Amino acid sequence: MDERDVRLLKAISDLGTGSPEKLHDETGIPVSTIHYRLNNLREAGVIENDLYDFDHEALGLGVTIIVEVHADYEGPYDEFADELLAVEGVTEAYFTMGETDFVVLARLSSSDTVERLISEFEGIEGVERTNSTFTIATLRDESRAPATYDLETLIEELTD
Amino acid sequence: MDERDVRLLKAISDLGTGSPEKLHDETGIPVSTIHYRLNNLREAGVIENDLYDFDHEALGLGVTIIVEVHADYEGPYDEFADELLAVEGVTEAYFTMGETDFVVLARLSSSDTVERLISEFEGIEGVERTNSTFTIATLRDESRAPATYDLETLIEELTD
DNA sequence: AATGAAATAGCCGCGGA
DNA sequence: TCCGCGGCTATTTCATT
Repeated sequence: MDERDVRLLKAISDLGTGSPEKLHDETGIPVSTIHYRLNNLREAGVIENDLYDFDHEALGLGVTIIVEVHADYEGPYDEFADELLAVEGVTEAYFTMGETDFVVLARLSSSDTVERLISEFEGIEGVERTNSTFTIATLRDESRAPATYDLETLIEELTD
Repeated sequence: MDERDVRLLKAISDLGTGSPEKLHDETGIPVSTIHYRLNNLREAGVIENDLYDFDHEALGLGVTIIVEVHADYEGPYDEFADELLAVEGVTEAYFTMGETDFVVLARLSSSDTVERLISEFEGIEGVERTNSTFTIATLRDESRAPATYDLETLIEELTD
């Protein structure tokens, strides 16, 4: 994995497209080279399917950490939340009911970067306390919920 | 959203492709009808981009619940985990360090189905206790981690 | 391994039903 | 709303560097 691969994967993530032509516009890499690189990334298991779902483990961001954030802030919650979202690696964030105020999931490259993450959170104005859970293994990471349902259940639940 | 839309979205999720031809093979729906339907789903905001990322809120699975599972089981953890993964709606599952044993995220259609989910978990042999957190709002749900990093950081972290 | 250019395959939208 | 057909563009292959 070199810089060019990373630029490519970043472009895919940002643009939300796998079109070689659009990726060429963004990165300047020739169309057929993009094709060639993407094939290699597919073989390496970084890209999983036609929809460019990533295997974060193979990509090098296989460390998942779950952080509960307890906060005391002024103003609307989503304004405060922007500060949490600004931290690099934060892939999911939820505003929650109950004891905790926010639950944040982040994808990191190594245990070393975990420290950086926590201290960034702790440094945010209004954050009172954080509680981190390290994950040992990712058992499932499915970005399209329908895959986890039976067709019948899905029809039942989603049709009017 | 009717049954045909749901079949289509399920096929996309299962096959991991957005190719009208492949979706035709799976569903039997004519290629140009698939195209027509997908356009409508795009307009409705259910499909977000070229990569067919879903907006679970618009899809009707906008209720996210986070469940901590404390368990006492025999045998390897991933064998036990299969039981957790069998529950409909479970999109993410992690084996964790520390007090809790597993953290599970699920996408549901309504608060009503939350009860079903919890009782399914509680019914699994070996599950001692569960602790559920309801989410009020999803602030971010990004399935491709590189989108959350600066390009420079990413190059630093991922290149050899 | 990387690229340019040709060939092919699949996508898209029109228009009728 | 659905779907068959045609045009057309993007993808993919291949030969060359």
